[in-house]
Amino acid sequence: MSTYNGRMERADAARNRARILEAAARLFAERSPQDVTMDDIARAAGVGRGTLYRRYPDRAAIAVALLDEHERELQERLLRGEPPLGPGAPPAERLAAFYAAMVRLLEDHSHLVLGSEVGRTRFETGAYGFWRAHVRVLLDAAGTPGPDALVDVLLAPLAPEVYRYQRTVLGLTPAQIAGALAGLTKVLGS
Amino acid sequence: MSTYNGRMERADAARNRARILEAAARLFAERSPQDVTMDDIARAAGVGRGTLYRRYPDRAAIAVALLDEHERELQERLLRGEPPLGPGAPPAERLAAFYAAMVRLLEDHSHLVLGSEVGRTRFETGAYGFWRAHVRVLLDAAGTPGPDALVDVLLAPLAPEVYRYQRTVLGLTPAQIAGALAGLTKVLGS
DNA sequence: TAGTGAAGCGGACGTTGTGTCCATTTATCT
DNA sequence: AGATAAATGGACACAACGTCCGCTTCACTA
Repeated sequence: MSTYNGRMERADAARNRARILEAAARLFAERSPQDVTMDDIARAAGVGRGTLYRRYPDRAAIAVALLDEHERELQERLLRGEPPLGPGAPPAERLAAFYAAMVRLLEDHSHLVLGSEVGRTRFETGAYGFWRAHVRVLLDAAGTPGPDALVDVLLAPLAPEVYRYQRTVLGLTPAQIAGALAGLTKVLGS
Repeated sequence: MSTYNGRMERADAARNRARILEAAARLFAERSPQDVTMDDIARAAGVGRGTLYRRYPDRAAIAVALLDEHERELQERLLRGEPPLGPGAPPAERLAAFYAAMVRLLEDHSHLVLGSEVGRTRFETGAYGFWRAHVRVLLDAAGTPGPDALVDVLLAPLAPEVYRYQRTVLGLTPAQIAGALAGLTKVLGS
Protein backbone atom coordinates (compact mmCIF):
# COMPACT_ATOMS: atom_id res chain seq x y z
CA MET A 1 0.00 0.00 0.00
CA SER A 2 2.89 2.38 0.67
CA THR A 3 4.40 2.07 -2.78
CA TYR A 4 2.66 2.94 -5.98
CA ASN A 5 3.88 0.94 -8.91
CA GLY A 6 1.57 1.83 -11.72
CA ARG A 7 -1.05 -0.84 -11.26
CA MET A 8 -2.43 0.33 -7.97
CA GLU A 9 -5.31 2.73 -7.76
CA ARG A 10 -4.43 6.22 -6.73
CA ALA A 11 -5.43 7.27 -3.22
CA ASP A 12 -7.99 9.85 -4.27
CA ALA A 13 -9.49 7.40 -6.73
CA ALA A 14 -9.90 4.77 -4.04
CA ARG A 15 -11.45 7.29 -1.68
CA ASN A 16 -13.95 8.35 -4.30
CA ARG A 17 -14.83 4.80 -5.23
CA ALA A 18 -15.63 4.07 -1.60
CA ARG A 19 -17.71 7.24 -1.36
CA ILE A 20 -19.66 6.38 -4.47
CA LEU A 21 -20.41 2.83 -3.38
CA GLU A 22 -21.45 3.96 0.07
CA ALA A 23 -23.70 6.70 -1.22
CA ALA A 24 -25.27 4.44 -3.84
CA ALA A 25 -25.99 1.74 -1.28
CA ARG A 26 -27.75 4.27 0.91
CA LEU A 27 -29.80 5.72 -1.93
CA PHE A 28 -30.77 2.33 -3.32
CA ALA A 29 -31.91 1.26 0.11
CA GLU A 30 -34.08 4.26 0.81
CA ARG A 31 -35.97 4.56 -2.46
CA SER A 32 -36.82 2.75 -5.67
CA PRO A 33 -33.62 2.24 -7.70
CA GLN A 34 -35.04 3.61 -10.94
CA ASP A 35 -35.77 6.84 -9.08
CA VAL A 36 -32.12 7.24 -8.21
CA THR A 37 -30.35 9.23 -10.90
CA MET A 38 -26.66 9.29 -11.62
CA ASP A 39 -26.79 12.91 -10.55
CA ASP A 40 -28.21 11.93 -7.19
CA ILE A 41 -25.45 9.44 -6.60
CA ALA A 42 -22.72 11.87 -7.64
CA ARG A 43 -24.10 14.58 -5.40
CA ALA A 44 -24.60 12.25 -2.42
CA ALA A 45 -21.08 10.94 -2.85
CA GLY A 46 -19.69 14.45 -3.08
CA VAL A 47 -18.02 13.83 -6.42
CA GLY A 48 -18.51 15.32 -9.85
CA ARG A 49 -20.52 13.82 -12.65
CA GLY A 50 -17.44 12.99 -14.69
CA THR A 51 -15.82 11.17 -11.81
CA LEU A 52 -18.84 8.96 -11.43
CA TYR A 53 -19.07 8.14 -15.12
CA ARG A 54 -15.35 7.43 -15.30
CA ARG A 55 -15.87 4.28 -13.28
CA TYR A 56 -19.49 3.31 -13.66
CA PRO A 57 -21.21 3.83 -17.00
CA ASP A 58 -24.68 3.40 -15.53
CA ARG A 59 -26.70 2.47 -12.45
CA ALA A 60 -26.49 -1.19 -13.27
CA ALA A 61 -22.70 -1.18 -13.03
CA ILE A 62 -22.88 0.31 -9.55
CA ALA A 63 -25.44 -2.18 -8.35
CA VAL A 64 -23.39 -5.03 -9.78
CA ALA A 65 -20.35 -3.78 -7.89
CA LEU A 66 -22.39 -3.65 -4.69
CA LEU A 67 -23.76 -7.13 -5.24
CA ASP A 68 -20.50 -8.61 -6.29
CA GLU A 69 -19.27 -9.95 -3.00
CA HIS A 70 -22.60 -11.51 -2.02
CA GLU A 71 -22.91 -13.23 -5.35
CA ARG A 72 -19.36 -14.45 -5.25
CA GLU A 73 -19.89 -15.97 -1.86
CA LEU A 74 -22.92 -17.92 -3.03
CA GLN A 75 -21.12 -18.98 -6.18
CA GLU A 76 -18.27 -20.24 -4.07
CA ARG A 77 -20.63 -22.28 -1.90
CA LEU A 78 -22.31 -23.76 -4.95
CA LEU A 79 -19.00 -24.90 -6.37
CA ARG A 80 -17.17 -26.03 -3.27
CA GLY A 81 -19.49 -25.79 -0.29
CA GLU A 82 -21.18 -28.47 1.75
CA PRO A 83 -24.10 -30.46 0.33
CA PRO A 84 -26.90 -30.03 -0.40
CA LEU A 85 -25.86 -26.62 -1.77
CA GLY A 86 -22.46 -27.83 -2.88
CA PRO A 87 -21.60 -31.04 -4.75
CA GLY A 88 -22.58 -34.41 -3.38
CA ALA A 89 -26.34 -34.28 -2.95
CA PRO A 90 -28.87 -35.50 -5.53
CA PRO A 91 -29.69 -32.88 -8.21
CA ALA A 92 -33.23 -32.23 -6.96
CA GLU A 93 -31.99 -31.50 -3.46
CA ARG A 94 -29.24 -29.28 -4.74
CA LEU A 95 -31.76 -27.35 -6.82
CA ALA A 96 -34.00 -26.86 -3.82
CA ALA A 97 -31.04 -25.65 -1.79
CA PHE A 98 -30.09 -23.29 -4.58
CA TYR A 99 -33.61 -21.87 -4.63
CA ALA A 100 -33.56 -21.38 -0.89
CA ALA A 101 -30.23 -19.58 -1.08
CA MET A 102 -31.45 -17.36 -3.89
CA VAL A 103 -34.56 -16.44 -1.93
CA ARG A 104 -32.30 -15.46 0.91
CA LEU A 105 -30.18 -13.35 -1.40
CA LEU A 106 -33.21 -11.71 -2.96
CA GLU A 107 -34.67 -11.01 0.44
CA ASP A 108 -31.50 -9.36 1.68
CA HIS A 109 -30.57 -7.46 -1.44
CA SER A 110 -33.55 -7.25 -3.73
CA HIS A 111 -33.21 -3.49 -4.01
CA LEU A 112 -29.70 -3.93 -5.32
CA VAL A 113 -30.67 -6.68 -7.70
CA LEU A 114 -33.54 -4.57 -8.95
CA GLY A 115 -31.08 -1.77 -9.54
CA SER A 116 -28.75 -3.93 -11.55
CA GLU A 117 -31.07 -6.19 -13.47
CA VAL A 118 -33.73 -4.27 -15.25
CA GLY A 119 -35.69 -6.49 -17.60
CA ARG A 120 -33.59 -7.98 -20.33
CA THR A 121 -30.27 -6.67 -19.04
CA ARG A 122 -30.66 -9.39 -16.43
CA PHE A 123 -29.48 -12.00 -18.88
CA GLU A 124 -26.40 -10.06 -19.78
CA THR A 125 -24.88 -10.02 -16.32
CA GLY A 126 -22.16 -12.45 -15.48
CA ALA A 127 -24.11 -13.66 -12.48
CA TYR A 128 -26.99 -14.90 -14.62
CA GLY A 129 -24.55 -16.88 -16.70
CA PHE A 130 -23.28 -18.52 -13.55
CA TRP A 131 -26.72 -19.45 -12.22
CA ARG A 132 -27.54 -20.75 -15.67
CA ALA A 133 -24.47 -22.97 -15.82
CA HIS A 134 -25.18 -24.32 -12.37
CA VAL A 135 -28.77 -25.29 -13.08
CA ARG A 136 -27.73 -26.72 -16.41
CA VAL A 137 -25.29 -29.03 -14.66
CA LEU A 138 -28.01 -30.17 -12.26
CA LEU A 139 -30.37 -30.91 -15.14
CA ASP A 140 -27.72 -32.92 -16.93
CA ALA A 141 -26.92 -34.84 -13.77
CA ALA A 142 -30.61 -35.68 -13.36
CA GLY A 143 -30.88 -36.69 -16.99
CA THR A 144 -33.80 -34.37 -17.55
CA PRO A 145 -34.78 -34.19 -21.23
CA GLY A 146 -34.58 -30.91 -23.12
CA PRO A 147 -32.43 -29.12 -20.56
CA ASP A 148 -31.59 -26.18 -22.82
CA ALA A 149 -35.02 -24.63 -22.69
CA LEU A 150 -35.74 -25.72 -19.15
CA VAL A 151 -32.83 -23.86 -17.59
CA ASP A 152 -34.26 -20.40 -18.11
CA VAL A 153 -37.74 -21.59 -17.28
CA LEU A 154 -36.47 -22.69 -13.88
CA LEU A 155 -34.57 -19.44 -13.34
CA ALA A 156 -37.39 -17.16 -14.44
CA PRO A 157 -39.21 -17.13 -11.07
CA LEU A 158 -36.05 -15.71 -9.52
CA ALA A 159 -36.38 -12.50 -11.50
CA PRO A 160 -36.23 -9.68 -8.95
CA GLU A 161 -39.47 -8.16 -10.24
CA VAL A 162 -41.31 -11.40 -9.58
CA TYR A 163 -39.92 -11.75 -6.08
CA ARG A 164 -40.65 -8.15 -5.31
CA TYR A 165 -44.21 -8.51 -6.54
CA GLN A 166 -44.81 -11.61 -4.45
CA ARG A 167 -43.38 -10.03 -1.33
CA THR A 168 -44.74 -6.50 -1.61
CA VAL A 169 -48.00 -6.67 -3.50
CA LEU A 170 -49.15 -10.16 -2.59
CA GLY A 171 -47.69 -10.05 0.89
CA LEU A 172 -46.21 -13.54 0.70
CA THR A 173 -43.46 -14.65 3.06
CA PRO A 174 -40.01 -15.77 1.95
CA ALA A 175 -40.88 -19.23 3.26
CA GLN A 176 -43.97 -19.45 1.10
CA ILE A 177 -42.03 -18.43 -1.97
CA ALA A 178 -39.21 -20.84 -1.22
CA GLY A 179 -41.80 -23.56 -0.76
CA ALA A 180 -43.34 -22.91 -4.16
CA LEU A 181 -39.91 -22.94 -5.76
CA ALA A 182 -39.06 -26.20 -4.05
CA GLY A 183 -42.08 -27.66 -5.83
CA LEU A 184 -40.34 -27.00 -9.12
CA THR A 185 -37.79 -29.65 -8.37
CA LYS A 186 -40.41 -32.19 -9.39
CA VAL A 187 -39.65 -31.42 -13.02
CA LEU A 188 -36.20 -32.94 -12.63
CA GLY A 189 -37.57 -36.44 -12.57
CA SER A 190 -36.77 -37.72 -16.04
CA MET B 1 -72.02 6.50 -37.57
CA SER B 2 -73.96 9.26 -39.31
CA THR B 3 -75.32 10.81 -36.15
CA TYR B 4 -73.24 12.22 -33.37
CA ASN B 5 -74.93 12.16 -30.00
CA GLY B 6 -72.26 13.14 -27.56
CA ARG B 7 -70.91 9.70 -26.72
CA MET B 8 -69.42 8.86 -30.07
CA GLU B 9 -65.87 9.72 -30.93
CA ARG B 10 -65.46 12.57 -33.34
CA ALA B 11 -64.44 11.65 -36.87
CA ASP B 12 -61.03 13.31 -36.73
CA ALA B 13 -60.35 11.68 -33.40
CA ALA B 14 -61.13 8.25 -34.80
CA ARG B 15 -58.95 8.89 -37.82
CA ASN B 16 -56.04 9.92 -35.64
CA ARG B 17 -56.44 6.96 -33.32
CA ALA B 18 -56.24 4.62 -36.29
CA ARG B 19 -53.17 6.44 -37.60
CA ILE B 20 -51.44 6.24 -34.26
CA LEU B 21 -52.12 2.54 -33.80
CA GLU B 22 -51.01 1.76 -37.33
CA ALA B 23 -47.82 3.79 -37.06
CA ALA B 24 -46.99 2.35 -33.65
CA ALA B 25 -47.49 -1.21 -34.86
CA ARG B 26 -45.10 -0.57 -37.72
CA LEU B 27 -42.46 1.05 -35.54
CA PHE B 28 -42.67 -1.64 -32.84
CA ALA B 29 -42.24 -4.29 -35.49
CA GLU B 30 -39.21 -2.80 -37.14
CA ARG B 31 -37.08 -1.94 -34.15
CA SER B 32 -36.69 -2.51 -30.44
CA PRO B 33 -39.70 -1.02 -28.58
CA GLN B 34 -37.63 0.91 -26.10
CA ASP B 35 -35.96 2.67 -29.02
CA VAL B 36 -39.30 3.95 -30.23
CA THR B 37 -40.01 7.33 -28.70
CA MET B 38 -43.37 9.00 -28.34
CA ASP B 39 -42.02 11.59 -30.76
CA ASP B 40 -41.31 8.91 -33.33
CA ILE B 41 -44.82 7.58 -33.09
CA ALA B 42 -46.37 11.03 -33.31
CA ARG B 43 -44.28 11.93 -36.33
CA ALA B 44 -44.88 8.61 -38.08
CA ALA B 45 -48.60 8.95 -37.44
CA GLY B 46 -48.59 12.50 -38.73
CA VAL B 47 -50.12 13.91 -35.57
CA GLY B 48 -48.86 16.34 -32.97
CA ARG B 49 -47.35 15.46 -29.63
CA GLY B 50 -50.33 16.67 -27.69
CA THR B 51 -52.71 14.58 -29.75
CA LEU B 52 -50.74 11.47 -28.99
CA TYR B 53 -50.53 12.14 -25.27
CA ARG B 54 -54.24 12.97 -25.12
CA ARG B 55 -55.05 9.32 -25.69
CA TYR B 56 -52.01 7.33 -24.65
CA PRO B 57 -49.97 8.49 -21.69
CA ASP B 58 -47.01 6.27 -22.59
CA ARG B 59 -45.72 3.54 -24.90
CA ALA B 60 -47.17 0.85 -22.71
CA ALA B 61 -50.69 2.13 -23.22
CA ILE B 62 -50.27 1.96 -26.99
CA ALA B 63 -48.87 -1.55 -26.89
CA VAL B 64 -51.69 -2.66 -24.63
CA ALA B 65 -54.21 -1.24 -27.08
CA LEU B 66 -52.51 -3.12 -29.91
CA LEU B 67 -52.44 -6.36 -27.94
CA ASP B 68 -55.92 -6.03 -26.66
CA GLU B 69 -57.79 -8.02 -29.26
CA HIS B 70 -55.32 -10.89 -29.30
CA GLU B 71 -55.40 -11.19 -25.55
CA ARG B 72 -59.15 -10.98 -25.46
CA GLU B 73 -59.44 -13.77 -27.94
CA LEU B 74 -57.24 -16.06 -25.87
CA GLN B 75 -59.07 -15.11 -22.71
CA GLU B 76 -62.32 -15.97 -24.38
CA ARG B 77 -61.03 -19.37 -25.40
CA LEU B 78 -59.77 -20.05 -21.89
CA LEU B 79 -63.15 -19.30 -20.41
CA ARG B 80 -65.48 -20.79 -22.95
CA GLY B 81 -63.46 -22.58 -25.62
CA GLU B 82 -63.01 -26.26 -26.32
CA PRO B 83 -60.91 -28.42 -24.02
CA PRO B 84 -58.10 -28.79 -23.30
CA LEU B 85 -57.73 -24.99 -23.45
CA GLY B 86 -61.24 -24.37 -22.21
CA PRO B 87 -63.06 -26.04 -19.32
CA GLY B 88 -63.47 -29.80 -19.19
CA ALA B 89 -59.97 -31.21 -19.35
CA PRO B 90 -57.84 -32.14 -16.31
CA PRO B 91 -55.94 -29.18 -14.82
CA ALA B 92 -52.52 -30.39 -15.92
CA GLU B 93 -53.67 -30.68 -19.52
CA ARG B 94 -55.32 -27.31 -19.42
CA LEU B 95 -52.15 -25.76 -18.06
CA ALA B 96 -50.10 -27.32 -20.84
CA ALA B 97 -52.56 -26.00 -23.40
CA PHE B 98 -52.40 -22.58 -21.82
CA TYR B 99 -48.60 -22.63 -22.05
CA ALA B 100 -48.76 -23.65 -25.69
CA ALA B 101 -51.19 -20.85 -26.47
CA MET B 102 -49.06 -18.31 -24.65
CA VAL B 103 -45.98 -19.40 -26.56
CA ARG B 104 -47.93 -18.86 -29.72
CA LEU B 105 -48.99 -15.42 -28.58
CA LEU B 106 -45.46 -14.50 -27.55
CA GLU B 107 -44.11 -15.75 -30.84
CA ASP B 108 -46.55 -13.70 -32.86
CA HIS B 109 -46.51 -10.55 -30.79
CA SER B 110 -43.48 -10.56 -28.53
CA HIS B 111 -42.45 -7.13 -29.74
CA LEU B 112 -45.77 -5.74 -28.65
CA VAL B 113 -45.67 -7.48 -25.32
CA LEU B 114 -42.15 -6.23 -24.79
CA GLY B 115 -43.37 -2.75 -25.54
CA SER B 116 -46.18 -2.97 -23.05
CA GLU B 117 -44.69 -4.94 -20.21
CA VAL B 118 -41.40 -3.52 -19.10
CA GLY B 119 -40.18 -5.22 -15.95
CA ARG B 120 -42.45 -4.71 -13.02
CA THR B 121 -45.19 -2.93 -14.95
CA ARG B 122 -46.00 -6.38 -16.29
CA PHE B 123 -47.84 -7.23 -13.10
CA GLU B 124 -49.94 -4.12 -13.25
CA THR B 125 -51.60 -4.89 -16.56
CA GLY B 126 -55.07 -6.30 -16.61
CA ALA B 127 -53.91 -9.19 -18.75
CA TYR B 128 -51.50 -10.45 -16.09
CA GLY B 129 -54.33 -10.46 -13.60
CA PHE B 130 -56.34 -12.60 -15.95
CA TRP B 131 -53.58 -15.15 -16.54
CA ARG B 132 -53.03 -15.20 -12.81
CA ALA B 133 -56.67 -15.93 -12.05
CA HIS B 134 -56.75 -18.66 -14.65
CA VAL B 135 -53.70 -20.50 -13.35
CA ARG B 136 -54.93 -20.06 -9.82
CA VAL B 137 -58.16 -21.82 -10.71
CA LEU B 138 -56.23 -24.69 -12.26
CA LEU B 139 -54.08 -25.05 -9.15
CA ASP B 140 -57.12 -25.12 -6.93
CA ALA B 141 -58.79 -27.69 -9.14
CA ALA B 142 -55.71 -29.87 -8.93
CA GLY B 143 -55.54 -29.42 -5.17
CA THR B 144 -51.95 -28.27 -5.33
CA PRO B 145 -50.69 -27.05 -1.95
CA GLY B 146 -49.57 -23.46 -1.49
CA PRO B 147 -51.10 -22.15 -4.71
CA ASP B 148 -50.67 -18.48 -3.82
CA ALA B 149 -46.94 -18.45 -4.29
CA LEU B 150 -46.92 -21.01 -7.06
CA VAL B 151 -49.08 -19.00 -9.43
CA ASP B 152 -46.47 -16.36 -10.20
CA VAL B 153 -43.72 -18.95 -10.24
CA LEU B 154 -45.55 -20.74 -13.02
CA LEU B 155 -46.20 -17.53 -14.92
CA ALA B 156 -42.68 -16.16 -14.59
CA PRO B 157 -41.22 -18.10 -17.56
CA LEU B 158 -43.77 -16.37 -19.78
CA ALA B 159 -42.15 -13.00 -19.18
CA PRO B 160 -41.48 -11.53 -22.62
CA GLU B 161 -37.83 -10.90 -21.79
CA VAL B 162 -37.32 -14.56 -20.99
CA TYR B 163 -38.99 -15.73 -24.19
CA ARG B 164 -37.08 -13.22 -26.25
CA TYR B 165 -33.81 -14.33 -24.69
CA GLN B 166 -34.52 -17.99 -25.35
CA ARG B 167 -35.51 -17.36 -28.95
CA THR B 168 -32.99 -14.75 -29.95
CA VAL B 169 -29.87 -15.30 -27.90
CA LEU B 170 -30.10 -19.04 -27.30
CA GLY B 171 -31.69 -19.79 -30.65
CA LEU B 172 -34.30 -22.14 -29.24
CA THR B 173 -37.43 -23.00 -31.19
CA PRO B 174 -40.96 -22.30 -29.98
CA ALA B 175 -41.50 -26.05 -29.78
CA GLN B 176 -38.53 -26.51 -27.47
CA ILE B 177 -39.74 -23.76 -25.20
CA ALA B 178 -43.29 -25.08 -25.17
CA GLY B 179 -41.89 -28.50 -24.33
CA ALA B 180 -39.98 -27.19 -21.35
CA LEU B 181 -43.05 -25.36 -20.12
CA ALA B 182 -45.15 -28.48 -20.50
CA GLY B 183 -42.73 -30.12 -18.08
CA LEU B 184 -43.84 -27.65 -15.44
CA THR B 185 -47.24 -29.27 -15.29
CA LYS B 186 -45.62 -31.98 -13.17
CA VAL B 187 -45.78 -29.63 -10.20
CA LEU B 188 -49.56 -29.83 -10.24
CA GLY B 189 -49.54 -33.32 -8.82
CA SER B 190 -50.46 -32.77 -5.20
C1' DT C 1 11.71 18.59 -0.63
C1' DA C 2 10.93 20.56 -4.88
C1' DG C 3 10.02 19.21 -9.58
C1' DT C 4 7.42 16.58 -13.11
C1' DG C 5 4.37 13.70 -15.78
C1' DA C 6 0.23 11.65 -15.75
C1' DA C 7 -3.95 10.03 -13.61
C1' DG C 8 -7.91 11.76 -11.74
C1' DC C 9 -11.39 15.31 -10.96
C1' DG C 10 -15.67 18.01 -11.64
C1' DG C 11 -18.88 20.96 -13.48
C1' DA C 12 -20.38 23.22 -17.65
C1' DC C 13 -22.43 21.94 -21.90
C1' DG C 14 -25.05 19.91 -25.74
C1' DT C 15 -28.46 16.39 -26.59
C1' DT C 16 -32.51 13.73 -26.22
C1' DG C 17 -36.91 12.41 -24.53
C1' DT C 18 -40.82 13.70 -21.53
C1' DG C 19 -45.18 15.75 -20.51
C1' DT C 20 -48.03 20.12 -20.43
C1' DC C 21 -50.36 24.10 -22.08
C1' DC C 22 -53.17 26.90 -24.89
C1' DA C 23 -54.24 29.50 -29.17
C1' DT C 24 -56.19 27.72 -33.29
C1' DT C 25 -58.74 24.52 -36.10
C1' DT C 26 -62.49 21.36 -37.10
C1' DA C 27 -66.50 18.47 -36.56
C1' DT C 28 -71.18 18.19 -35.25
C1' DC C 29 -75.57 20.06 -33.92
C1' DT C 30 -79.28 23.59 -34.55
C1' DA D 1 -74.68 29.43 -41.85
C1' DG D 2 -73.68 30.04 -36.93
C1' DA D 3 -72.65 28.36 -32.45
C1' DT D 4 -70.15 25.45 -29.41
C1' DA D 5 -67.33 22.26 -27.58
C1' DA D 6 -64.07 18.75 -28.68
C1' DA D 7 -59.76 17.98 -30.74
C1' DT D 8 -55.42 19.37 -32.56
C1' DG D 9 -50.34 20.35 -32.72
C1' DG D 10 -46.33 22.58 -31.84
C1' DA D 11 -43.93 25.53 -28.65
C1' DC D 12 -42.22 25.26 -24.04
C1' DA D 13 -40.18 24.04 -19.62
C1' DC D 14 -37.99 20.36 -17.50
C1' DA D 15 -35.22 16.29 -16.26
C1' DA D 16 -31.63 13.11 -17.03
C1' DC D 17 -28.04 11.58 -19.84
C1' DG D 18 -23.23 11.30 -21.27
C1' DT D 19 -19.06 13.96 -22.80
C1' DC D 20 -15.40 17.10 -22.82
C1' DC D 21 -11.52 19.61 -21.18
C1' DG D 22 -9.05 22.96 -18.14
C1' DC D 23 -7.57 22.38 -13.53
C1' DT D 24 -5.99 19.68 -9.39
C1' DT D 25 -3.81 16.10 -6.92
C1' DC D 26 -1.04 12.22 -6.57
C1' DA D 27 3.12 9.34 -6.65
C1' DC D 28 7.53 8.93 -8.15
C1' DT D 29 12.30 10.90 -8.65
C1' DA D 30 16.49 13.36 -8.18
